[in-house]
Order: sequence, then C-alpha cells, then structure tokens
Amino acid sequence: MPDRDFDRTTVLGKVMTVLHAYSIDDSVLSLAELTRRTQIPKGTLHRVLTDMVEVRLLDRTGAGYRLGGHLFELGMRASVERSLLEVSIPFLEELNVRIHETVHLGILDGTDVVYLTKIGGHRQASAPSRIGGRMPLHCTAIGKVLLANADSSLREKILSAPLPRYTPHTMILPGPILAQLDRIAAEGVAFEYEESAAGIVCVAAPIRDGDRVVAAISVTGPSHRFRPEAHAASVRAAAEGIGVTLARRSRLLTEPRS
Amino acid sequence: MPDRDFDRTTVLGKVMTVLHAYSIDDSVLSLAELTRRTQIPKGTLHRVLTDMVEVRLLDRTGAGYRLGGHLFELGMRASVERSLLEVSIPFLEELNVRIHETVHLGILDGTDVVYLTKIGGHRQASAPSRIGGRMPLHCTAIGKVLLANADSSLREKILSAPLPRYTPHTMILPGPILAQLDRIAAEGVAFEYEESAAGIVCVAAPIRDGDRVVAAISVTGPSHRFRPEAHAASVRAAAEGIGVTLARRSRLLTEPRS
DNA sequence: GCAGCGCGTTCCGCTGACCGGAACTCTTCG
DNA sequence: CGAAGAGTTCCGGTCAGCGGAACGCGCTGC
Repeated sequence: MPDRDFDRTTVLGKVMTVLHAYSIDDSVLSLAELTRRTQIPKGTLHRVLTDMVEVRLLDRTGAGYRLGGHLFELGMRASVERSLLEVSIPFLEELNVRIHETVHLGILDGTDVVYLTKIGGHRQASAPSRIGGRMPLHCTAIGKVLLANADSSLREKILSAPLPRYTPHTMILPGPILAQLDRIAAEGVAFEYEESAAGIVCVAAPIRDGDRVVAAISVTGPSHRFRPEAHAASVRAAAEGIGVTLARRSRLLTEPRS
Repeated sequence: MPDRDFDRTTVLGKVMTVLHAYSIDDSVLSLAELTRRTQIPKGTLHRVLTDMVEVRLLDRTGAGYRLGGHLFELGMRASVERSLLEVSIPFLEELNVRIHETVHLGILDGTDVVYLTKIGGHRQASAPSRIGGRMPLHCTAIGKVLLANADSSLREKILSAPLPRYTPHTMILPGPILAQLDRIAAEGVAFEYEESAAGIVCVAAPIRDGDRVVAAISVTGPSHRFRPEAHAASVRAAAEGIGVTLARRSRLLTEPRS
C-alpha cells in the first residue's frame, strides 16, 4: 500500500492514519485490527477512535468502527470534484444511453487516476474501477489522457519508476508509452486494449476548463462487443460539452486560481 | 445554520469546525473569513489550516483554502453510502431513462435527508436538492418516506418543533402530517406536491435491506408535465430491486450490525 | 504621501490536552 | 481451567499545541 504516511505524533496525523487504514472495500474494522494497521498503541488508539466517533468521522457498530456517513457528506462539499460531478452527470448519462457501455469520470491525483463516478447499466462490463477508487496512469485510457496532458515532470516521474503489469497487454516500456502519449496529446483521444484488465477496452477524452485539462471521461466495454474507435467522436464531443459548461459556470464565480 | 458545534479546545474539534465552516456552495474561503466563521484565534487557525493542507484535507489556492480532493476520496470510502450508491446507480438510471425526470437517492441523517446522488438529464427540473446536500424531512417525498419508517421518537422530535414553510403548500401542522405518515408507512409510497419548491412534484419509495429502511429513492418533475401517481409502481419496483440486490450482497459479507 | 485598515505570517513562553504503558475485565478457545 | 486476544480504564509526565502580540504588505481614501 503506497499510501503516504502521516506524522504519528500529532493528533491530526493519527486521525488521518486511521482514516487511511480503511482500504476501498473494508467496511468495519475492529480496534485490534486498526491497532495492527496503524501501529498506534492500543490505549491511545482507543481514545482517538472515541474522539472520532464523537465528531462523526467514524460510526461505532457492534463489531467495530466504520467510516461515518458524515465523511461522505463532507467529501461531497469538496468544490472542484462536486462541480465537476454535477456538470458531468447529464453528459455521462447521455453517453451511456447512446452507447450502452460503462462510462467513467476521473481526475488526476498524485500518480493515479481517481474515479469520481461510474455509470453503467445492469449489464455493465466488470471493470476493476470503483467510485472513489484509484488506478495507475499508464494502463488506463483515462490515465493516459491525463498523463499526456500533465506537465512533463509527471511523465518523467511515472515512466522512470518500474511500471506494474496487469495483463499481457499492459505496456511497461517507457519508450512506446511516451510515443503514445504524444499522439494522445495531439489527437485528444486515448485508447486502451486490455491493458488494465483482460477482456476490457476503452476510449477516453480530456475535459478542459479553459486551457487546463481538469479531468477525463471514458467509455469502457468488453472487447468482444465494443469497438472503442467507433465512439471516439462521441466521447470527445461529450468531454467538450462538459468543458464548455464548466467554463461558462466558472466565469460566473470569482475565478479561484490554482 | 443549525450545525452541531464541536469542542473548540481539542485539535480534532478545531479541524471539524473548519470543515463545517464550508457551506454547500462555498468554494474558496480566506483565512480572515474562516476566522470570522469559526471564531478561532487567527494565529491558531493559521497553524491548523497549514496542518490541514499538509494532510490534504484542504487545498491551498491563491485566494485562500478550499476543501481538498482527498476529502472526496475519503468520503467515497464510507462503506454504507458507497455500497448503496454503487448498487443503486443502475436502477436509478433505468428509472431516469424510462420516465425522463430527475431521480434522487437519499438517506436519513439526524433530522434531514442527505442526497447521495441525483440523476437528471439536461432538461432536468430545477429542484433545490444538491448531491451531498440536505433537505428537511417534512416537506420532501424522500423525507416523508424515511420519517414514516423511522422509529416514533424521531417523529415526535420532528413534529414537536416548529416546521419551516417553503411554499404555500408546505404542510406545517403535525396532525395532517402524522396521518399522511401512517398512510405512507402502510402503502410504501409517498408523494409531494410543491411542498418544498414551487412547481415541483415527487414520488418516493423506501429501500429496505432486510426489514430495515436504509434509504429512499424518488422521481421529481415539474408539476405541469409530471404526474407522480402514474409512476408510483415503477418507483416502488426500482426501490425493491435495490433492496433485493443489497440484501444479496450483504449476505456475502459478515453482517455488520448497527 | 501617509495614516489607517485588513490580511497573512511569524514568534515565543506557558500549560493542559494528549500520551501510552500498565493493569483490569470479559470472551473464546483448546 | 489456563492462555490468548479483544476492549476498556487509569494516571503521572511532558511536549504539542496554544494564542496574544508584533510584523510586513498591499490596499484605499483623506
């Protein structure tokens, strides 16, 4: 788990350490389990957990502690993600209705994609992505779009480290990836052919707010029935629609600078 | 703002106070503004904010601080909300495609509804609801469903306090509301006719995980074209579908108790 | 120009919030 | 019945955190 770790001497550090002890599909963790994962002394941890329950960061259940619903609500107040989400949903829906395959919205965070939402009907392809989950940049269509439009220091950082392989098709050599990234930056569309999971293919396009790429969307389907190239234009159009709407909206506010 | 307030003498309390200083549509707040809202001494607050930026609860921008993207991610790990969301989305989508009006998913939190998601196409009715936002229980279809299925202490608590009026149609007298709640509990469907916002009508149905009502869904449309009664059956069917899927899923895990 | 204001930042000595080892209870096994 | 593991409580020591005060900067208006 390559999670950044926190200063375990401060209260806030401990709290964040606890929150990070939960992985994407843990639901309830016991005190003992949390002690193991966080390395925080049992007595101390017990008090911290009690405090966290008090402020509703955690919920107490019979079996232990789980992340509180309050946290969800706070997360939804995060402005950037929220407005992106609100603006995008209608476009994503439209894409989904038209193409009948799973649609993703993702942003760049550190060296990963984080998925803000995922819309797929009942018959959706079983992609490894989860809402709020992470995937590496080099082997997903959204990741490649984001990386292609990020500044070059990130490219170097990603490509200089050894790249994990997920399937026989995962590209792990910097050279070919670099070439592909250049093409993606030029064309404004990225593809993925079973590079992150077997049987899954993707198309993705960047969402621009002004000239900066702030997110990307993709359509994902099973390789036997889905031809990504056939939908590149639709995906790009939707991404542009979102971008235009975002720009219009943010022009109304006093523009926050990054 | 009836926000619960926190112990401002502890670090965690201060952190929570800061997070709560952001309302649903604030994006960037300056140090000075936060000082005013939180009443925390400037020097102290400055340090706390710096620490929060360090652990990525906040992002620093040119103009001040905004809630960090990290918070969004943590929020998405909250198990109950997440699994509810993941399971529900396909059903909500299906409803939306069939009915072509805005679909909501909401849960009970304290004395409010909290909306987990909202799916509506481009032509969606302008409901006052926002993803992650709150609405009172007595004047929304989802709220009434949740209240009707909550234990009686909550009913008393809500109905004994003065109920805010939003439109001429908002019901503010305990008697009629109580009668309606009983009917809703019996029938498993609630309606709302311009009680929370003018021109907006709703149908809602409860989602059951086992025998407990854990959430509710609704379809919302403008009163001039949308007949809520006509879609009660669809909404109820979708809610039941979600419930069944939830139950199947949670049977796989070691059942966490509340 | 300069006084006044509001904002962000830094400093520093005091103190009580926080720390965590240890001791205790209560199950759950073998 | 003893051992092992989980959760909870206690308490004296101390350092993380506190916040008042002072500083620098960019406004605005007299």
